[in-house]
Amino acid sequence: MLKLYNTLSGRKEPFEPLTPKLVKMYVCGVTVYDYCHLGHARSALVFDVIRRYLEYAGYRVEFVKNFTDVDDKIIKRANEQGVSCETITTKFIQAYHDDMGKLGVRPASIEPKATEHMAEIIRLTERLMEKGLAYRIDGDVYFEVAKYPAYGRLSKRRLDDMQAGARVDVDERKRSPMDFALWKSSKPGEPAWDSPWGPGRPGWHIECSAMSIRHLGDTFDIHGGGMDLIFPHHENEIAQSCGATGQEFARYWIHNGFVQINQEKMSKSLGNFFTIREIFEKSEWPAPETGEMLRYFLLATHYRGPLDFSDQSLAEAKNALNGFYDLFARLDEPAGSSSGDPGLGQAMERCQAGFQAAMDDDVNTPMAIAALQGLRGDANKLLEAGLSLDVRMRVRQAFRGLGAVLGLFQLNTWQFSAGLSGHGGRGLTDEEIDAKVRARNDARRRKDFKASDEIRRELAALGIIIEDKPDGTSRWKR
RNA sequence: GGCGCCGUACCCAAGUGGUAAGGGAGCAGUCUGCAAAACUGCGAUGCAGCGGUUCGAACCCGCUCGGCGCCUCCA
Repeated sequence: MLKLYNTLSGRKEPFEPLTPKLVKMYVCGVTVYDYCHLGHARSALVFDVIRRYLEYAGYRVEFVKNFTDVDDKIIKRANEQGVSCETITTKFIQAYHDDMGKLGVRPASIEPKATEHMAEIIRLTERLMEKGLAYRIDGDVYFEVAKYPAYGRLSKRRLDDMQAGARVDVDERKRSPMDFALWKSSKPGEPAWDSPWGPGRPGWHIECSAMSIRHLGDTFDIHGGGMDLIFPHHENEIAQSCGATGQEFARYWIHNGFVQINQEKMSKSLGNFFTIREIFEKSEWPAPETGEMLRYFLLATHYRGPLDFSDQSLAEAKNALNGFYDLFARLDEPAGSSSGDPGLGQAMERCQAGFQAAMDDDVNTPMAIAALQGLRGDANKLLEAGLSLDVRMRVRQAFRGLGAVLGLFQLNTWQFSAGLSGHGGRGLTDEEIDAKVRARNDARRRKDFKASDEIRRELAALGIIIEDKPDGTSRWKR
């Protein structure tokens, strides 16, 4: 039974979707005016894994993740560069897909854009006006927070408390400083859509309400995003949506913790961020491995906790993955004794049970990884005793199957260099290395250890590690 | 001022009432011509500190210390 921590209640709750075997899930995506950083990656990855696990558990998942493609920052960026907003948003939506693709984050079922839902946004705003929950000032429309008594339920804030410390909002026309824009009139030169209140564009929060209701219905199961969205974004979404429909909005609210640098939140304003592509560019490893290292690193901490990023954290992820891929390499080797199944079946069941228990407990990926580490140890032990090809393939398949939920262990052995640096054996083809290794083994057969050690040294200097097998042949890795 | 999060071994990190998972690094050993990998063993009498509740607390309550987040765009 899957349990999820619901921000709304502040505790873990058994997860039961509205419709059996179907989960409707909406996650706030990004505003597309710049490249994504690691914080965006974490959020995307967390919900990617939740989605994968729900599917693993037998649910069909309707997963909606939006792009905010109309926004002040986009307009600013477009003006700076003297191009249209669409030029900016198209570019960064593409970049988003490229970056997330490298991380193995699957595209959502539906990825709606705000600009393509103006009719829904306007209609929703009209409904709020009709119900007296919103008011108009010239060409702007505001949601009146005081008219929605449950305001603050998600973020556990009271209006009074907030007003005390809220920075002064310059717009004195608003009835309350906490009232927020549903529709903003546009200045000349800004993107604008016709509306009953004149040409303008939507406020930030309304788009998510409009798009989630449009694609998932008034009430749906999961709504997610980063912790920083709890207030005001999600609080406002709830007010708007429930206010307009009179129905419950999202039932489970899930929020991921921040990526930090030296204990501080990674953010644009602090300038302490790493973009995803920057990490890939700087990595000494090929993209598929770097992607898996990042995934491992990001999933080795529970999704709600803070996560400190450093060079060392990636190196540790790499080391941990080496252990798995070293095992996979040995599982893939054609030779081997053919003793049957001396307990691996049980080990695999134990791993799967542990994995599921961990994931069921609020998507505890670190614990799930520990279960996989357990199977790695068991498999290594039994491999020493000798396993049949068939059993070895089943073990590899088990890792592939459970790993797929986390997006790990999908690479083939030859795609993952389990060496110590990313540039092992640079300049040498596999065939050239094979030839040298063969020459070394010839020397070993002649007991010419001076010559064989010389070759080992030569290759080691290039970052190539040779491992001798009991049968006199050797495997090597870059 | 309000709301909230984090503080577990050298490093990363689970555990939220029943007596400290897992990984990495390190050390020792087995195996090996030598290595590597693998395996085995070692490693917090204690979970920021101090009180309290309890038969029993890293986990609950209170206070203190240290770090951070949100209340303004933010994953």
